[in-house]
Amino acid sequence: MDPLRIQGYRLTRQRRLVLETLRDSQEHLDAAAVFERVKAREPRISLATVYRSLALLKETGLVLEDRLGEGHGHFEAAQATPHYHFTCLGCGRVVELQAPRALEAVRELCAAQGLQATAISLHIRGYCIQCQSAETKGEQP
Amino acid sequence: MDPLRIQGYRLTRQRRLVLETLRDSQEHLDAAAVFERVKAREPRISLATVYRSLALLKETGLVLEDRLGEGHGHFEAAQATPHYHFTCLGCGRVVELQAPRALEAVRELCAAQGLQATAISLHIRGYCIQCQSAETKGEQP
DNA sequence: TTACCTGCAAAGGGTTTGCACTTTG
DNA sequence: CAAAGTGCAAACCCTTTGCAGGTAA
Repeated sequence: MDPLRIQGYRLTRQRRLVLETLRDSQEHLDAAAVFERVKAREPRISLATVYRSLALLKETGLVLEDRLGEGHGHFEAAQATPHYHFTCLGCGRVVELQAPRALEAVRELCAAQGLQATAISLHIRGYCIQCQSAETKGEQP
Repeated sequence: MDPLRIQGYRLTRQRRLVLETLRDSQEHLDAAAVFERVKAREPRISLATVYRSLALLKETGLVLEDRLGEGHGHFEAAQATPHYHFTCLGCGRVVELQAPRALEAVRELCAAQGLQATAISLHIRGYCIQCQSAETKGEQP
């Protein structure tokens, strides 16, 4: 079985489950979360296989890794339009943003310097609306 | 001694050496590299102190941490104008870029969504001029 | 003296790897 | 059969932490 291949690699059940898990999720999952969810459908899978699958899927471009929390990696299925992330330092929420104008500016900048950009990552930290007001209220002495 | 203070913290010899090391270096050093260099001037310093100093200096805003190599952290002394990084996937070189137009676009975007941005990080990966030609040559069959 | 800071060594968390076994072409 | 993929456990790397000893206000 496994007629499907991705760039020469076999699309095994484990790899497919990892990819589907990321596609089905709207969040940015870390490896442990992917493991947990895949394990519900494939109890014998190991965390090592999840990591190996993620690495492979990243290599093929089907999956992207971001370093949101500055700590460990988070993964998401690649989408047609690239998007970027805003992390709220107050509540931890991650907002996805499209930034076509910024992207365009970056592309021009690279072109002007002769740099060939293959991946652009933009990460913004700050406070979302709710946390801005919460912060104001909370920090009054 | 140590009359200088940074935001209530003592500016100890160790902390000063860590900061100076980053200011003197044009590269983006990781903790181990900082440790190595500081150790040349202060052999008794420990890696733990380097990490603690870096955390403290980050907190004061004197030092910035970037996640360039996707793996461990790299540090640099904060400068007046923010800049961003292009990492060449061929040779590993890191090019610093200023991107005022992109920055402006990001700021507008956040403002439009009511997000208060406190830190913006932009990281571009790709190939520098040299590696573009090298790649072309190298990959001819 | 008290509060802050350091060194050391150990622990921690996320990720990778060696190896034997299984699956696939 | 050879090659690719997996599970398990151990190893690994970077980073943080507990604690006892030091340093400074």
